[in-house]
Amino acid sequence: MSQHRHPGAPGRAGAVPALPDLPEATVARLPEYLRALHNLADAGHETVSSEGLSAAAGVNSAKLRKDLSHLGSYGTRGVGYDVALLIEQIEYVLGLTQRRAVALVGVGNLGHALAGYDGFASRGFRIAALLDADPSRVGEEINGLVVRHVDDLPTVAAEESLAIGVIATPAAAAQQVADQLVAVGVTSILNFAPCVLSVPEGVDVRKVDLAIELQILSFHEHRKASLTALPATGGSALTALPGGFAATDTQEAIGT
Amino acid sequence: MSQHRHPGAPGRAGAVPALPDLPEATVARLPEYLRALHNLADAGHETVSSEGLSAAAGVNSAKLRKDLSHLGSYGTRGVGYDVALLIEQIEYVLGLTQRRAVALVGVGNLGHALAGYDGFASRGFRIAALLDADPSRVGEEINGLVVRHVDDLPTVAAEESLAIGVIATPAAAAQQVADQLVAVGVTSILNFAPCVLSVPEGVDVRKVDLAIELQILSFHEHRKASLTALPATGGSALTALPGGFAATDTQEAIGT
DNA sequence: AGGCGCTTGTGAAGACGTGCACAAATCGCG
DNA sequence: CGCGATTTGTGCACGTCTTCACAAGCGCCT
Repeated sequence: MSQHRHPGAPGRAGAVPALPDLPEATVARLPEYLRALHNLADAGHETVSSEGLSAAAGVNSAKLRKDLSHLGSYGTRGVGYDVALLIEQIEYVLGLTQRRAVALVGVGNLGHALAGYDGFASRGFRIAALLDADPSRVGEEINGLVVRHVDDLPTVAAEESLAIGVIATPAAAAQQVADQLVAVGVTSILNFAPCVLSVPEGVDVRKVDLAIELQILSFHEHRKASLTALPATGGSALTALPGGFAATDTQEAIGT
Repeated sequence: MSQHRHPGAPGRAGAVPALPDLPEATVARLPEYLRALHNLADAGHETVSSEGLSAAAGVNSAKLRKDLSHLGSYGTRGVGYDVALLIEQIEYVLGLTQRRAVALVGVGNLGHALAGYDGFASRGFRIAALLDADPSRVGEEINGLVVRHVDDLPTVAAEESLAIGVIATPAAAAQQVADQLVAVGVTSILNFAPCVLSVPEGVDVRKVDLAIELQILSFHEHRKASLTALPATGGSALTALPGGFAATDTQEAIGT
């Protein structure tokens, strides 16, 4: 059976797309695999083993195989995975075959940077609108887009099919903006404001808080310091750090 | 036993700091609790119940209680938690009692925004140096700090006790910068570049990839679309989304 | 054609994280 | 002083995620 069947691949619209309900942890890793695969493709590789890909993505190879097995069987035993095919598959599953329109609300410090970030465009997204509540910012042109007032959201939504809203406003404004996004039909929100958003069921919110990331690192710093600072208390000073140190989300990595 | 003992609180240096080795998932939530607590303190609350705090932080109340119980017993049954005391405790555990110096490498689009982000300063960090490899950027002043060349890192490290390095360079430069940071003794790195870093054991790396967050949201969009688009295939159309939809890291929330 | 080395896909076990439900503890009030 | 209302802290069961280890499958070489 060398006939690779994409279960609902872009071209051939089968009866049921049959998106297998992937474990959330797997979904979170797929983009990482995708990035690594693009690198490999650019480097001219046509196939890659789970060992090779997992190294490039910074994960355990067994984990990678299990993740990919959830998408279906796209590897060849004894050979590895077809890079191009796997890219196509992952992009399909992630819904990246269509370029999704993103509305970015809040054109302050961070919003400016996001508006100019080319990583969005190069990885399947298109910033469709820039919005802000501050009238003095409305009209400003950033990266070829004119900032519109946030109250124009209904108009924007009528022009474009907005898939995702990005909130880069101060915390105080975030909830109101979220409500406005939800009101025009946005069902996925990426929130950079340091606050909790209430949204109706069916709306997904992901949060990115830069300060929180630093605070987590700070904890580990504190811990490392409290360990190495031990002069002679009980256990012997450990030159190598104790096991179980590798964090869930943290690479701890092998040099070489 | 109403005598609250901080197990290694700032002032009283006990024999052993005894940082309880917290579950990583707990550590990741503590900053969120801390933020919620600061809000409560500003609003004049002196105590808060686990129910109230968990709502403000967007988590389950049982989870919150279990998380806090790992720090020790700082609540009072029938009353709740002392807001000020809990803030002090969490800040101690996270190592925020000392203001940590952060070196930011890469003053491009994103780096600029990070340099101007006041969320760092207000939550326990101090940007101690801005660095870039591009000579044309060296000398530029941002937010009162002059950009220095990345090769000056050893000098910077000699002046300041750098705790954390932030990499906001293009992916191609990230590994080299990481090596330089490690070389001057930095043991915690926050990486915004879309690539995997190799670092020696004992160095913690956390990664933030903005495009990945969008891609995860894209998956959920795709999935929601493939569900609602089902015309009449097998099962009946679900008006309410199926269970198991709430993601690990995603709030799905109640809009009252 | 057959065997050998390599790689995938997966069963099973263990570690980890979550959430319920309840006993223990504390406060306030009569 | 005792009782009831309230809230913490936690034992337990369940689900998810990770990791090992290995059988099954594939291609290549002889």
